[in-house]
Amino acid sequence: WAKWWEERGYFHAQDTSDKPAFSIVLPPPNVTGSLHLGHALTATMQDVLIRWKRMSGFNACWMPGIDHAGIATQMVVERDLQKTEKKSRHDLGREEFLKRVWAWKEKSGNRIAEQHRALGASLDWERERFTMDAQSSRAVREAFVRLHEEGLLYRAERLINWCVKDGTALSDLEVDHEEGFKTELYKFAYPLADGSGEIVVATTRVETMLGDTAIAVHPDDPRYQSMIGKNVRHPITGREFPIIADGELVDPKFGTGAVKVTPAHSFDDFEAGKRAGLPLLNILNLDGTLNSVAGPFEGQDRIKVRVPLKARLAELGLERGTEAHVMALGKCQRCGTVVEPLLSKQWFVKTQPLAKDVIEHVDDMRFVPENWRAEFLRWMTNIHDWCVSRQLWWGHQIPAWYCAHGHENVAREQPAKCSQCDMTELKQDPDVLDTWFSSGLWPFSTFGWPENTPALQTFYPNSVMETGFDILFFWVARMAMMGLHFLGKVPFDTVFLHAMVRDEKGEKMSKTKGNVIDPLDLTAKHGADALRFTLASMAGQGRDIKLSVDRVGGYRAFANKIWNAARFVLMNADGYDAKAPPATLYDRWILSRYQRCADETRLALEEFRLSDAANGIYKFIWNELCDWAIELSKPALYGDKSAAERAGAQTSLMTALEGALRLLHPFMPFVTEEIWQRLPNRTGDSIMLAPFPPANAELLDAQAEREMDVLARAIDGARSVRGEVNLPPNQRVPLVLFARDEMLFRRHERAFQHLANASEVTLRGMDSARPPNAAVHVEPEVEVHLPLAGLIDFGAEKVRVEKELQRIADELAGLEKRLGNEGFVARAPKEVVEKDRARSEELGAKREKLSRHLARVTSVEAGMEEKNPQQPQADSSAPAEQQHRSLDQMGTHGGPAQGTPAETAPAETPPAAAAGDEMPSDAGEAAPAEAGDEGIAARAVAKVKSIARGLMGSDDEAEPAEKAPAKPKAKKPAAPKAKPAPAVKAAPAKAAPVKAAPVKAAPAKAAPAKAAPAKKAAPAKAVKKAAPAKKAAKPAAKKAVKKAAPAKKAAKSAAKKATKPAKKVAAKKAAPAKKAAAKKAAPKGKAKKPARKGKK
RNA sequence: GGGCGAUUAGCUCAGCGGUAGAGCACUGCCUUCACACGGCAGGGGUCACAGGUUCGAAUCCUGUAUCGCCCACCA
Repeated sequence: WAKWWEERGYFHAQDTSDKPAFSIVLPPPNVTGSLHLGHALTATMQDVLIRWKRMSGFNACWMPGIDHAGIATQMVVERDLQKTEKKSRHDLGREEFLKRVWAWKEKSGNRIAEQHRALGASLDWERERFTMDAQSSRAVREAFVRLHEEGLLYRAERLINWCVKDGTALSDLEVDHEEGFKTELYKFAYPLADGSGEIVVATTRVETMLGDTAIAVHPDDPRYQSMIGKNVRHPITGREFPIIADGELVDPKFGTGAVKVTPAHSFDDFEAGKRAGLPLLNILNLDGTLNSVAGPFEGQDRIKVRVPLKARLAELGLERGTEAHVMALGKCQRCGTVVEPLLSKQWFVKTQPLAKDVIEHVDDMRFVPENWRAEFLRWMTNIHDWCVSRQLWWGHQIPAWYCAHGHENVAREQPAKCSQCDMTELKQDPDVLDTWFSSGLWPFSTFGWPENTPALQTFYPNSVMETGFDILFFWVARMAMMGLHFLGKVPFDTVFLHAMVRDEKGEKMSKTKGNVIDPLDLTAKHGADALRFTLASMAGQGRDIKLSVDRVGGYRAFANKIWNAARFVLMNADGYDAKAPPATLYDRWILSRYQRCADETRLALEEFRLSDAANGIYKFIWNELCDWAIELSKPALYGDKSAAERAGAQTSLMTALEGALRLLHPFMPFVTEEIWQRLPNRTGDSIMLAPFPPANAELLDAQAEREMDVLARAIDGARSVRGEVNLPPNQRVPLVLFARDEMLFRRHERAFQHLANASEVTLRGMDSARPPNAAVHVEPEVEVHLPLAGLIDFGAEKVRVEKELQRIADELAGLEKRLGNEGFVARAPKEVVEKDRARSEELGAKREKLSRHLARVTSVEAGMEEKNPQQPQADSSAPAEQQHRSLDQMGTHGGPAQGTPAETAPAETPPAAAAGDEMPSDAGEAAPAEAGDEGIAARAVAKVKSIARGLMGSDDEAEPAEKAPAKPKAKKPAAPKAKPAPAVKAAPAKAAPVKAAPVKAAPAKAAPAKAAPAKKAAPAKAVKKAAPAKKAAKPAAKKAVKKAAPAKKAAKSAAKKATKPAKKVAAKKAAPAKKAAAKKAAPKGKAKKPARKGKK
């Protein structure tokens, strides 16, 4: 699809357009680099924004490019040269070496572009640029010359950071300070020149004493008052220099209170030297060895020399001890070499005036997250001049030419003669510019600057600058200064900074640590969509993203889920009529929920909450569309209902699906396109050109959401009861509903049959008598009874109800405490108090009902006790049951039918289809034969279970009869396996049969049994669906209710609480001792408590 | 030395004044004709610690601890 999109020009933005412009420039990756997860994150975030905006009707331009990455690239090529040819760049010479680098660039420059394509990045490739192409070079020279003309760029001899290994100057930002470096503070004495004594200094860098030109003490330090103004004699070189007073440099409490001053090798000392007019004495060669100033130590390495130098001082009797010391050590960001402050002639940008302007315009930019603004300002405020020259070969050579007299000629092109002396022999400055200089111009140089092109007018300022916070200063700050200076406007409306991707341990990924994850490995394994979705959903506002591969797998499952949902909708689209109106509550509900999802997604994207957007879509598709809407629509789709309902279901599902795909497209471009192309209700050629779902109040239906909420709670309740009372999902049971609004539930009987596997649904008014032997779930609007003496595990039901009562009691206790608090009633907002009151009443009523129920259950259970012993006898019925069970399976799920979505899709389904066979190949494996080596315990469990099933399953027999003929042979071999089968499931792979056993053996569970009521034999196709839905759907549905005011999650959580009352809380309070105890005591312990409270 | 973040279920994280959520993992059940990359039901948390503000705090304030990052010339 990526190729198809690109070929059709869908990624291309127009230089001029009626549409509003939206632009992002991709932070140009290094030529040498290959894609890492940081790039993948960047690409994902930006592509989401770009695709969203493009779908929203913007002329969206995403500008690709590559950075020449000066020093980084040069080092890579040099290393390669050394390895393959055993040559240094100097062996080749500048010209030849640069040829090699260009060749390298050609070779590797496309790699990242291809990787971006693989991720689905919709970059406007026609515009792709390189920071050293002709146009960029022109922009660089223009900027350089203009700044120079304005006095904002100058050449001067200053103290700079020097890397002795790389042989180049570095900017402050390129020096990393290694914290906590352990070293020693070495003390030695300088004899006074007049022989009247000595002064002891302390230093961490003895070697610099060779360049000392003064000793400084604090002006108020009584210890040294008499010495100020005297001279000392250098013990090695014999030079004499003064003891000076400097209150700024010297902290009398540190060391000896006397500081040796080396103005040429320390930034502090340099300043002090300036204040006192001290001479600068450079002791270093560029390679870090000592020069002739060092006298006898000339030629030695600056660090290694410490040993002989100290020996010499000791010899002279000047050593005065050492103490341990911890300091921060500056190291070259590239190679880790200790950086030397060195006196050198370099080019500098005078940044204060530029920064000042930016500070004044800082409010023109939105920062996301906002807290980066402060950091940005802090840096801008304390900015130092920027050393921009580098002693490298790879980069923009500085546009300055010198004549033999050393006159500077800064010009856009090489001048014919020196402007000061008319000499024609001019040599260009050999140095190149810091790579960030050209990057700083990127937001406008890419659109044609210095030309005032239409593209520049359209796309400058860029809409969003999205990048990692690690280059806030390196890049964002420089762009801000340059952009504002040259174009009069800050270069972007929004600065959107994302976190750093780390490994699952939170460590930075690095090649040396070997924890680098190649994003393309992940896409190969889980797909680009899954990776993108993971990155987008994890990109919160924190500083780290700890990527867990499992999560990528999870989102791959999501993609699969969507695929299957789409397959289902398409399979049932025969006679689809786009104009068919919604026919049922379910139709109106899912359309309304879809619209809410769309609205929330748009809002989240506007606010750069990409993770919220992603998660919201995820929940909608999985927990609402799939778990509820599709399931609820099945009866209609299968033709069990009216034609209008079938048509309505088709349309609403199709509409919600199609819309959801569009919402999801920016995050998962590939699956969404693949599916969308098959939809009958799409409009246009590609989903990426389809409109992003806009607001549409017509679809919102608060009433439907409210009704669904009631319904869903009842169904959930029924299922929950079933589960806790140990009814297998495939066991159909009758249901009796005592409803406040009988009509509402009567309309949805099928939903209960289908989703709660009810055999029949009986409706009664709230006032009717309750059946005697039932399991019950209580809601304010409805009571759900499962009247199943003989089928239900009443022991479990009792435990369940007690647990529920306990929960209610706990919550009620909290509420009562609050409501009994005068302060609360008086001072809390009225709504809160009211809500609590209502909740309290509701819970009270519920408790009432459940208590009564509990009493009934308890009596039933007492009457049933003697039935337990009978189960083992039923042994013989197990095999039989298993047998027709497996026959049944075959009929219904014959082979790997899931295999071919393409086949099953409706005829109109467009071409492309090839992808269809991907999914099945995956799914086909299904359950590997788990072999028969499970433990005795597990087998025993299996037995007990099949006995239980056999006892319950009498009515099941009717069905298989009808289905058996389906595909008898295929699975025949499975029959003999029948017995072990269930056990296998129970204790698979886990290798923990031992554990499984005791749990299983628990007598209570095996207790049920007994033939079921005979009625249901219903030959027809019988709804035996266990039912879908996840708990998560609850909040969703519930949210709807409160949603009247599209307020916030508060509603959601509140709603949730409503059904899922604070569990543990009370248990905790009741028995502050240890919950472990409570846990172990399990049923017993808990069973008692509620009883007590209930009485109270 | 300054500053900024983080600390919530086994793991990765969301929640940021009304008394805990998700995904994964885990347990049980279910091969039900979209999906076992699935369904249903469950278990699991003194929200790092200590104070404070408040009727009420995971949520605000102040400290402490641990981890991480940024800036900085303490010789």
